[in-house]
Amino acid sequence: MELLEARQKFIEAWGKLGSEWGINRTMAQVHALLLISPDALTTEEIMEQLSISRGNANMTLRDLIGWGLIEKQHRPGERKEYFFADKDVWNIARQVAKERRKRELEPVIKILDELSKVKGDEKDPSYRTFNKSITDINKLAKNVDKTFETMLKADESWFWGSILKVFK
Amino acid sequence: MELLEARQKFIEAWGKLGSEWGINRTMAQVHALLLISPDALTTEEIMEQLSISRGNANMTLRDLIGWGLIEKQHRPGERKEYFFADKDVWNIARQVAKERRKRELEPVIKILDELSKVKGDEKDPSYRTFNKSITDINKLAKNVDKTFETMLKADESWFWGSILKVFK
DNA sequence: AATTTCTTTCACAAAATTTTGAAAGTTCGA
DNA sequence: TCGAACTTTCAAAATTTTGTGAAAGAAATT
Repeated sequence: MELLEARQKFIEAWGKLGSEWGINRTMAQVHALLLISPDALTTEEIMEQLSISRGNANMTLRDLIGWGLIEKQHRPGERKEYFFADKDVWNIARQVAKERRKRELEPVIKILDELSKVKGDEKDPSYRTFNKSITDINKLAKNVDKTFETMLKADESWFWGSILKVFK
Repeated sequence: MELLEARQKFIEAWGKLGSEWGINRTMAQVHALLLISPDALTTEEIMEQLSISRGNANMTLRDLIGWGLIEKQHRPGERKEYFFADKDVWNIARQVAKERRKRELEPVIKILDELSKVKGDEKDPSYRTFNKSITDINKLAKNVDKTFETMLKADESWFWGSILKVFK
């Protein structure tokens, strides 16, 4: 396989994976492109390589910055903005975990906490089932949350070292 | 908060969470409804409680069976089918992990393995960056895959016991 | 202050996904 | 074999999500 074909395949695969996990396909593709680009790229270059519009490129780049996955770079004597992706996959994983935790897991935990407090008739099967499911899900969610938190604090070698020891 | 309101809130929250993680909103809602229902429900009852069409209910229920999250039940003397959800959240988590691993993670790992094999000029920064990113992502993906695998084999208390020991 | 260069915005268009509902299919009992 | 009860299918409609492009905005240069 040629490098150019391989790059294209990676961009497609990354985009597909992203969309399956609730991340906009284009955003994942722009991220993929920057991941395999040695140098920072301009909006123009990204638009051209992925055949997307200026508006789309701009918004997507801004979102990626919001996710902490890429950064703007400036070059002395140039007005254009360049975009560059952190290439450390451990950082990427942590950053995604951090954002999704904040945006999606935490709001759900907040609701589950509220729902856990709902009182009802212990003799009512409807209440008992509701309460048991909510309580159990809440516990699991909090364990996941805790795991994320630890992952965010941990450094890579420590994290995988510990995990792999458990799973040996 | 009243039980009925709380049930409604849970169904909405579960649906929203699902859609944020790439799972059809209605599917998550049907699952939520069955999770808090003490008894198995008919298609009719599900249609009514969630205000969805027969076609939608039927397809969604079939999908949920495909995910291994609910099962059909039959009652002696009745033609109707009843649907019942496993209430064990650990089983649910494992089942979802199992399916997503098979459907999404494995295909990506297959592609990454191929892409890892692509040869190129070690002096070409474009090749070097591509190769490093692919290799690193592949390693992470395989670690995640391994973690899933262990999770699928493990029983709950062992799993969390081990994790929490690591994270103490 | 006018021009050039680049970035951002946003109403609208296009595409992708989800839902509907009616017809076709199936199963079983009379 | 007929028909009632129930399930499945799928083309079309509705909805949601994503993308476009032209215009407006901003910043540096002349």
